[in-house]
Amino acid sequence: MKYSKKERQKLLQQTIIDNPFVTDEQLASQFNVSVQTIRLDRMELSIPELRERIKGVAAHNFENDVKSLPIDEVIGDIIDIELDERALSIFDVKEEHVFQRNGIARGHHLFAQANSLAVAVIDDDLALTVHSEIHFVKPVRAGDRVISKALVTGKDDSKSRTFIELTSTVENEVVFAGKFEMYRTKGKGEK
Amino acid sequence: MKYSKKERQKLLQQTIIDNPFVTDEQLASQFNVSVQTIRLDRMELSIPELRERIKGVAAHNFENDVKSLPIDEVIGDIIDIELDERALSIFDVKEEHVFQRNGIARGHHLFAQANSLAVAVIDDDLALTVHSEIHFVKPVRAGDRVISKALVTGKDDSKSRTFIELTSTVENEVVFAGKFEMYRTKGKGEK
DNA sequence: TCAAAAATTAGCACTTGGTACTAATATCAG
DNA sequence: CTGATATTAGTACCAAGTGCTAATTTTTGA
Repeated sequence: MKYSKKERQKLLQQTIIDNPFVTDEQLASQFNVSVQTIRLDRMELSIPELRERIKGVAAHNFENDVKSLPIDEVIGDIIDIELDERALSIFDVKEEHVFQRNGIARGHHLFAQANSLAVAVIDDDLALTVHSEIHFVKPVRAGDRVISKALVTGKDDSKSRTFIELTSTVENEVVFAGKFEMYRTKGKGEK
Repeated sequence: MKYSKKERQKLLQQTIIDNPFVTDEQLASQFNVSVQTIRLDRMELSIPELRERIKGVAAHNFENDVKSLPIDEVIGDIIDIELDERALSIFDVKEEHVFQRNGIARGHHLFAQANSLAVAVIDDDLALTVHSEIHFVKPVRAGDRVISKALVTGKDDSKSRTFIELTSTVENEVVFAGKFEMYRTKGKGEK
């Protein structure tokens, strides 16, 4: 049985959202209508053609890439940063980050946010975590907004090390704390 | 003055990296050569055509959106486990786990494997990481197969704690080591 | 029930940004 | 000057469309 026009258009819309790479021809055979019908549908719904859709996705990506190249490698959104001094990031805990069984966030997500922030705060092309001591102070749950603060507390230039103290809070309560020892390739300000 | 073939191709490459959305025609006028020359250049450098480039960027984006961080409950495949004793897991490092800049795996992936394993080895409905001290001993790269071993070394039943020693190796070389202090709700064997 | 309206299908010319291929020129180096 | 290399030109063809007209089918309302 064929769908009504409305139903088809609704499904069409969702299908294209799910997979913007689909051609009119594929859609036509999927919905058992002619290519022309699909085109009319797209027009009515103001859905651009395949190439324009792809360009859109790519352009979006590109923009994000350009201005978030350092940030792209980060878990959580960095909202404030002062290189070699401090940094702040937000991470919204969602269903997929918690144990189904008890709704508590898996430790490695909190660590990932912290570790990413520790890497980001270092003013260097390359920063690696060497050592870290961490405390999971209080369970975090889906829906919580975790704010991570990284503070550079010291350096050992001879060993190319930077020391960072990290605290994550939910509504002003500490949930995670850690010390990070990071390795950097170059000293501050070098090029 | 026109560039030499080599110079032009070098610039061409960079130009396309900087802006993959540029057409052959635009490139031709930019370098003051014919469109055909640009096409020959692209062929020699194996640079795909505009649409394929854009599709690549878009597809990359699409994938990355899905896999940017471990969503799965357990990171790595657990291949052997003896509850409350020891456990073993394998994690194959792929391109998406490493820094683009230097090809070294991001620390939180290694931590995630370790942490997942520490949680799994505990014979309890609910285990949480309380404290952890970790060392990133040696850089791990895409293509490496990381084998994590968790060993339960002690317990403090009065505090509901389990202590675990964890070692991750690549081809028998230690790359990551850590001690984990885990919290469990119930004692061993309880139900 | 039957005609008008709405929806669908068909067909054709044209567009972009190419590929694949052939052939003619231009340029440079020994 | 000649042969190799580089460049340009031109043709046919492709995918995935747009834009347009026209025909056919389906639905609906009086």
